[in-house]
Amino acid sequence: MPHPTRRIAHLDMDAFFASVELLRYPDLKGRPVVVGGRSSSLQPQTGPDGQRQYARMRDYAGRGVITTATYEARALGVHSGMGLMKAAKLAPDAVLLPADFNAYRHYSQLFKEAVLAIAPQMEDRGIDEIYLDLTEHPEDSASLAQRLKTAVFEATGLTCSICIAPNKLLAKIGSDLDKPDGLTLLLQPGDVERRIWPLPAKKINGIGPKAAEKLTALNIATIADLARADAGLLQQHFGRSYAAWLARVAQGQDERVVETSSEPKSLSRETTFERDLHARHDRDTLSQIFTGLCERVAEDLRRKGYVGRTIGIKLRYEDFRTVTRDLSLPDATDDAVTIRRAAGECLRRVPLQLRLRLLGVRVGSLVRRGEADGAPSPLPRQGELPL
DNA sequence: TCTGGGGTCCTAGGACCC
DNA sequence: TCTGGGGTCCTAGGACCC
Repeated sequence: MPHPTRRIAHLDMDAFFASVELLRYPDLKGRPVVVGGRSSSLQPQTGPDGQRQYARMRDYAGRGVITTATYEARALGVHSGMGLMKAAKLAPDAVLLPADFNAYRHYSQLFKEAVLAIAPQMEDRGIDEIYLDLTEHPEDSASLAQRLKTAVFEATGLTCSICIAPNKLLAKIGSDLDKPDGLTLLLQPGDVERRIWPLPAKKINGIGPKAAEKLTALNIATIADLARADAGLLQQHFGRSYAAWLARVAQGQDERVVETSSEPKSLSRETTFERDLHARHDRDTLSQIFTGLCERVAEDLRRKGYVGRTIGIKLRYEDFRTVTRDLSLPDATDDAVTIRRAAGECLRRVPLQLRLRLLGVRVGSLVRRGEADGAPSPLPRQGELPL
């Protein structure tokens, strides 16, 4: 029986990657900074006078996107996911730093450890955010939230935003309400109507660009509009199950539990080429990249201790259309050569007239190595001796 | 010179089995 | 020969999230 009223927190690090960079380069504090791109030429250089020289957005050439931007950069109209070339037109003088995932993983671990020491019921939602179930915690919500924020800051030097609410849906929306360095409680009667309903529907986790556009076309802009919307109309445009879900979330209802552990379902590696490649003309280059992706995904599997039996590829053509093919093998594997062979089979089933901009390799249907379910060793029958 | 890389979940049709 | 379900697996694509 689930607890009648739970206390669920969502904690989200503020502009996480950019904030980690500011710890390293404090002279950038207060300036527009963008993290993105992969070229190591973006690495800051120290000049003869000992002054650090940073790459500027205007100097960038390539196909990267923004991973994170500081609030000062966001004020110039750039946001994560935006192509760097486009962003450079809006903020040519903003500083551009390459992403350093090892550093972000390190700080991610630090903040999660600090939180775990206070609230052990934690769900990992990626590198910079978590959910917590605080229902059984004795402390009152306001001081607990403050204590979590302080612990995160003391462990990392970084600020976060946190919201405590009756469920994950509301906690997630709420942690964004007072960002950065926010502390939001949505626990009083009337909080949903007062603070959630006025927000645009796309603030709901699960309403993405496509659904938001369809809602707009139906004259549904806010969550309040959604809550008032005719059930039949929603069903007609979104199907039974999604329409029912929309109606529930608009009322602020969500019963999902905080999942404190999970197993990966698939591992993949993909890469966007610096220039589009043609299957025939650039055959050798492509083949080398393809094999490299298989080797990296095999390494990942071994390092993490998984094997998988569904091998898949992903291609993106020059016109940005994406296709996938996959092939299930009789036995799970973590062997690069086996993966390469199966992925090669997949590649033969795909048209290769257009040039390619991306190639990816995926291994799915994962099981822990050693618990591979295929070919269980037969148990000796009664009275029969194992040989 | 638009548009990364790593994931999850859902839907839907066809094969195949009972 | 036609009519019929249910269940599971495989494959492809797409929406969405961080």
